[in-house]
Amino acid sequence: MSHELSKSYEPGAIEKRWAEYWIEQKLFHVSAPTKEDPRPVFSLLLPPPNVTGFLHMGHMFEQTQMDIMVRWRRMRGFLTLWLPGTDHAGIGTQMMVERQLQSEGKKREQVGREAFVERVWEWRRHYGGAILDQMKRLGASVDWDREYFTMDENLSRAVREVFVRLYDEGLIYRGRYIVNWCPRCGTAVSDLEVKHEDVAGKLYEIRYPVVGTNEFITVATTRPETMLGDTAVAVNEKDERYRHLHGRKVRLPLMNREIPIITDELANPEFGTGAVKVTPAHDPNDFEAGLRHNLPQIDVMDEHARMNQNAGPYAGLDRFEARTRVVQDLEAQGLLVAIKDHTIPLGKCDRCRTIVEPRLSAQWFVKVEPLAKRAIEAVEKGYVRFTPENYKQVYLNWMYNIHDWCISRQLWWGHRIPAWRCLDCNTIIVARETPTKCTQCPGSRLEQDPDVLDTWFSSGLLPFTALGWPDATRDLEVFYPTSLLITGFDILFFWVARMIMLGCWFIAPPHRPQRAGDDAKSADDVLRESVPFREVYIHALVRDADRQKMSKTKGNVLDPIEVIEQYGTDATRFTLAAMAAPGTDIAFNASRTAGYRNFANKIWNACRFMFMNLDRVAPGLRPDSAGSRPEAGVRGFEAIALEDRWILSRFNRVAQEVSEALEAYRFDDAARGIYDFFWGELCDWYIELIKPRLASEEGAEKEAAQRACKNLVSLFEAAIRLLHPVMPFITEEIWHALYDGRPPLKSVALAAYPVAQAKQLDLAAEIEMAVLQELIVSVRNLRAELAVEQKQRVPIQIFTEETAVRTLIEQNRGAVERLAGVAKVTFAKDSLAKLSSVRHAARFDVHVVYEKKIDAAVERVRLKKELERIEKEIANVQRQLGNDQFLSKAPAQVVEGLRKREPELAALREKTQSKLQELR
RNA sequence: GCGCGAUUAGCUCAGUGGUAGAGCACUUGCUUCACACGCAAGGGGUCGCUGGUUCGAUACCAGCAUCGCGCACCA
Repeated sequence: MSHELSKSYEPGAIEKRWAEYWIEQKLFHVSAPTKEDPRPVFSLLLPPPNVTGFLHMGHMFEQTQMDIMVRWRRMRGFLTLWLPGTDHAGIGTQMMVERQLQSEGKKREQVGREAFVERVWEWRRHYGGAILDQMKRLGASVDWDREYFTMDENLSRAVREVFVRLYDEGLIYRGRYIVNWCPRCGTAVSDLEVKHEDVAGKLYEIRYPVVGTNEFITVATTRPETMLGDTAVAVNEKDERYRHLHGRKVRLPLMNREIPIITDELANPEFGTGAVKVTPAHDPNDFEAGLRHNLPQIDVMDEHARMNQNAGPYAGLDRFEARTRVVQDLEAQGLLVAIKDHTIPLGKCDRCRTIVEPRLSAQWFVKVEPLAKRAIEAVEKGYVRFTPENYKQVYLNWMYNIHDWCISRQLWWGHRIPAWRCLDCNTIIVARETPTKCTQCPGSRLEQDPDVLDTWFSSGLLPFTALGWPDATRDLEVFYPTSLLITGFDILFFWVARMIMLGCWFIAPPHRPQRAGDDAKSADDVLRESVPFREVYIHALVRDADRQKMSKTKGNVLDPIEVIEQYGTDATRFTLAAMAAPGTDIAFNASRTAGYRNFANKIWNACRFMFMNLDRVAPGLRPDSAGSRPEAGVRGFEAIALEDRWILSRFNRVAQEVSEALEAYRFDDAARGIYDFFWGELCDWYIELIKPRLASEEGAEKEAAQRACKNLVSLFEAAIRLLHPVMPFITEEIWHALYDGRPPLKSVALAAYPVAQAKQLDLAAEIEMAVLQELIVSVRNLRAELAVEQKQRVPIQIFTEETAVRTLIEQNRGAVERLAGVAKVTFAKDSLAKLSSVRHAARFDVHVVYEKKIDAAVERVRLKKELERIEKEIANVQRQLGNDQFLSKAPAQVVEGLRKREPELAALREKTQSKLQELR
């Protein structure tokens, strides 16, 4: 790039070029360093996007925040690894491919398992690639050479390893239990994948005849169709109403089956009739009760939630049809007592919204309690820290109440469970590699379990498997535990919690003897080093401009690529960063992005201005960069004039603030700080102030112009580095241009991040500059009030009691005249209070000498309003100063402030009143 | 049912125990030789309601209201 810049910033071409450059140059690739490498390490894992489709604004938000952190740390000199990858997303991806098949009029059963899985791989090649292309567009500075996919062979091997170890430790078991079953997906799902919704339902009261009496016992149920599988009726032992029925049986209506009346805690005398039907095969509580009382388990539905042959005459009906028919038939037989309105929490499949059916089936489970114990300890001891902090409690509450985790899925896409059944003796063999013969009998006819593992089982391992586990790799040694995890709260339990459980378990198994040399390590040390990440930053959700959650069904999904195409990646990133106050959801509003596109353009034009001058007065000038890695601060800057001292000080102060903001994940503060500095100080004031110096063409003045140019370049270069993590593209472009295409490093991303240097802070300059700014703004203000024409220069009078202020103004007379449209500055000996068109500042009064040409009526209204405001404040101040309690208890500086303020206000009131008088 | 969060300018959001802030939108004036994606000036808010703590509350506490979100096997 040369110094020839287009008149306005056009992000499209530039961004594409740099995105490709970064990848070609492998700028963000790191390999595990030698033991002598002194650099601190910063590592983090990209939460792998699902390969189910394209990235949405939420992904972009997440990646923007990660990229800011990563680029910042890298520039701060950390050995920085950001590990990218994608997730196979078992159930989701399978669903997409099934849908695709359906459009061809096919079902996966027709295609067959092997061919189906091949189809999914095809899908993955297509969409996985699309996602990675999008990430490149966002400028994510990941290490592309380490990209992983959760179904890669090495990761699959690690999954088998974990499964076998947990099984051997007795922490994985198989059994027939009630699980959440999605009849549409045809698989079990975990508790977390069921979303409960309160819906208006019915409570049916049904009479069951008691055998050998004329009595009935009335039970209540929300799901009458399950009565076909009833194997008992339960009453509470203490419930007097049913004491006489203990030991009796009832005849189950419709099925004509005798079932016992049992006493069990399951029946709550307070609820309904106090008697409850027991259906062990269709309800988790009933299942438990069934075990307590040794009841048969009669499953009346198939995997599609249609009634099966156990449902007698109802066989073949869908569960909801069956409900209607059962109710009709009961009513016909006079056994239906009542139908009452009842709100029921209905469980729906998180993936497809189908109503989940509790189903009895054989599944694999992880016994999580021992894992949870360590995962709790790690967080309670602060080895994993949450930001915002309240998520710590959310995490702990969940962990304290955790249930066993159903990990088997009746899907075809995913990691196949490494368990085989001997067809001869039914022995279950769990092994790392496919066994060839049975371990218990001579047989060799083995059949692998058809199920696959929950996707989160494998993603829960990623912090260590993506670094090469189970092999003892150098990567693991260096990069584990990772430094940080940035993710959304929606997967706090699914993923974050499980990574902590599995990391703490496998990286430092408490049950295994420590290796030699570990003796010095306490259990706490081991735990501290076993966590998958030391910090978790939970980001907010991106919503649309109306605060609606974005969803495909609502059609309000914002495609980040579209926004990027309209405003540029940098502007989009800046928007997300500026809105990323922790804990608050983002209502994404493109008008903000337009504003930040303008910001990019502003920087661009400031840069153009700089080059214009540079090429004229100091061609060949480059930023000072002695070493290969520029110093962290502003380099080669000469504090010649007040504005130089001022801007240098401001830069350092802002650099300090930005670093502090980033430390605290205050992306919003960091972005705002840079924005205000660049636009509000560098462009609005500094550049304006040095224009006269730059303009000089001849002789000694030309040298002054060159020095001013050098300062501007130095400062600009540092400011570009300060901005780079948030706006990587425009900064890369400008940075290369600053060095005329021959920068000392391949990228500004490898340069040093500005660090505030105490010796460059200059409080006196900041204060002096503030006085000048106040003077200039006051005059502009008065000019506007007096309706002075833009081009007309006006004389001003200044009164000040401080000689320092007078000197300051005299020394900067030219700046005042130019920036405030002043013809001549004179100093008054006496107060200007009695004149009109005067501004009072703390350290001076300024009067614009000009005959008003203003609308008296409008001015009167304005002044009256101002007077009201002043009087209100006076009343307030006097009330406080007249209060002894206030005087004795308030801090001295507050009291002092008000005491100073009182005469100021009085003068102001007098001033305003006399102005009003004049206008009469 | 339990818990969490939100409520501040027209909109989207920051913020603080001591005179209310930003971006966008709005009004007015400017083809000022980097930028109209700009420059300059300005209008606009009893900081959800009610109590309490305090010399002083938008901020801290309690209650209420509205909205949103988690967690929860009561048939």
